[in-house]
Amino acid sequence: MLREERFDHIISLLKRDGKVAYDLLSAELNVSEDTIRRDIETLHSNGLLAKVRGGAILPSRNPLSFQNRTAYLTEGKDVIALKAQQFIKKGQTVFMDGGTTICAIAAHLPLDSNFRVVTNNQALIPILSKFKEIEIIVLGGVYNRNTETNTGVKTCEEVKHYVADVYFMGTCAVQSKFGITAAINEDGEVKQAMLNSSIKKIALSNTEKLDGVHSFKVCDMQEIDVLITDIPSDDSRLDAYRNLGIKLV
Amino acid sequence: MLREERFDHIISLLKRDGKVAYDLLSAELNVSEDTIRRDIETLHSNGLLAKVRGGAILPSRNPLSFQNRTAYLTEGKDVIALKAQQFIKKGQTVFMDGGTTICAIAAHLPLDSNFRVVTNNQALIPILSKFKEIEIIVLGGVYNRNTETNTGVKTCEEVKHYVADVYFMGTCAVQSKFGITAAINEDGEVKQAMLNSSIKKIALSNTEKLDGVHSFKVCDMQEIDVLITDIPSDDSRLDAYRNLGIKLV
DNA sequence: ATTTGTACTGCAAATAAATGCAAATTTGCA
DNA sequence: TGCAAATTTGCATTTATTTGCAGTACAAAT
Repeated sequence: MLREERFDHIISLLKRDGKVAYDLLSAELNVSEDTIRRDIETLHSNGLLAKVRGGAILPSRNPLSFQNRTAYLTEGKDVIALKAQQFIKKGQTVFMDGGTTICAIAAHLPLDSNFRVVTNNQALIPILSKFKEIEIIVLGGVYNRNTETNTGVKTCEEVKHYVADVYFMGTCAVQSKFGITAAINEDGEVKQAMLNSSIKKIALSNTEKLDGVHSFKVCDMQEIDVLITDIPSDDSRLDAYRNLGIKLV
Repeated sequence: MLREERFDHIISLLKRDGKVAYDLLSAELNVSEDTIRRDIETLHSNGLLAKVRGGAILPSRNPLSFQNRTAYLTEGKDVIALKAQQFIKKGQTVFMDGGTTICAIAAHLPLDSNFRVVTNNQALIPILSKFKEIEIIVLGGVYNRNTETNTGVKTCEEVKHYVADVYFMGTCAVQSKFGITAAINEDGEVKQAMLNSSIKKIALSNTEKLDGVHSFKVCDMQEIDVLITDIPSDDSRLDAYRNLGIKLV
């Protein structure tokens, strides 16, 4: 039985009865009480239940607000988010910039993700807060209401204080010849700073953005190590990028 | 059996049961577990499933709830918030640090407020966002889930880049003899940095915090220009502060 | 105060994942 | 078809994680 199955079982029992107990769960699932204890600890540290002596109960107020989720959990972004996970290893430092695709990655992370995020994306903070093992470092700067990011000279300066193992770059437009381009130059400048301070550079693009162009050039395609899209990696639409030696996922 | 056939098999099994396990698949398809592992790795990197220890599950099974942030509008804080407004003039630069009292100030501002806020308070951003004329500058740093503030050396460094006309300091404990003290020293350090870079220093305290003491000393009372509380300014409980020459509101 | 059930710690065994390598298989091309 | 190159597969080894257990500390109930 997978650990996740036990999670499901615990949660659904909790929803049915309002409470669960270590001893009963242990007998029911044929694992030791310690294991149940650790499961409940994990679920608790992700805010899915409230731990009490002898078991767990439903959290006092559980506002499973789905309105919030829907904004960035659309088809293609789901796929990109799942594909992205494999590039994050425990203990690493990860740059994440702005955009809803980046938020989708965060929303789909495994419950026990353990790494450090350095970001200028304000919308990411409440999402990441749920993952208790993730260290969140915020890059300050001038806040932009539309993009929900902090940008400007200060932000770019801040970026230089870090070296990231991985950089997940949300993109506005990706094109094999003109490279990656942005609509807002403040955002583009942060992207350039992050490129300069990261080891593995991963660009994220859904099909609509693919082969698009904006006016502010961020970088050439060759600077990118991996391109994650919402279509199968062997799709012919990606041939131009494959020929540039970019790993496609 | 072709690799694609195995893929099909895995996916349909996943759709039927919501999960698949390496060992079962291996036995069922007569290939080694390593092969199944690699198949699932491939499917994962195409975003078709979510990998977990021992197998894989459907991507949708990641239940995440989102926190609400509306616990900052209580009694005394309303009063303090309204009293605070008079100190902000159009075009000024204002430091605002952490705490729910600060959030209350923001929530009560007139809609046409026009000034610049420099803050390390993440909870403040969504509140301030609705005031279109307010420029928001975020101070980055290490994000603290409990206080919803960014703190640390980087934050303090950032503060030095600004000079504020007014600093609204949220307090944990205020006492005429021991001055202002904080429970968390990271927060205290940011407060000290802000004190050093601001012209008018305004401390905010509700009656519960008044005359309290914590272990990290932020500053003496004499450093404060104005003390805003939720009780009338001529209340005898404030005599000790009045005698120190602090303006009471 | 004593008893009973619960929680935490460290540890060792079991289990799973990642890695490297060689054999087997498929593919591309003349 | 024949052959080399590339890919896939299974296996052995190493590394990491999970699990159950024993001991102990702790808290509540009698």
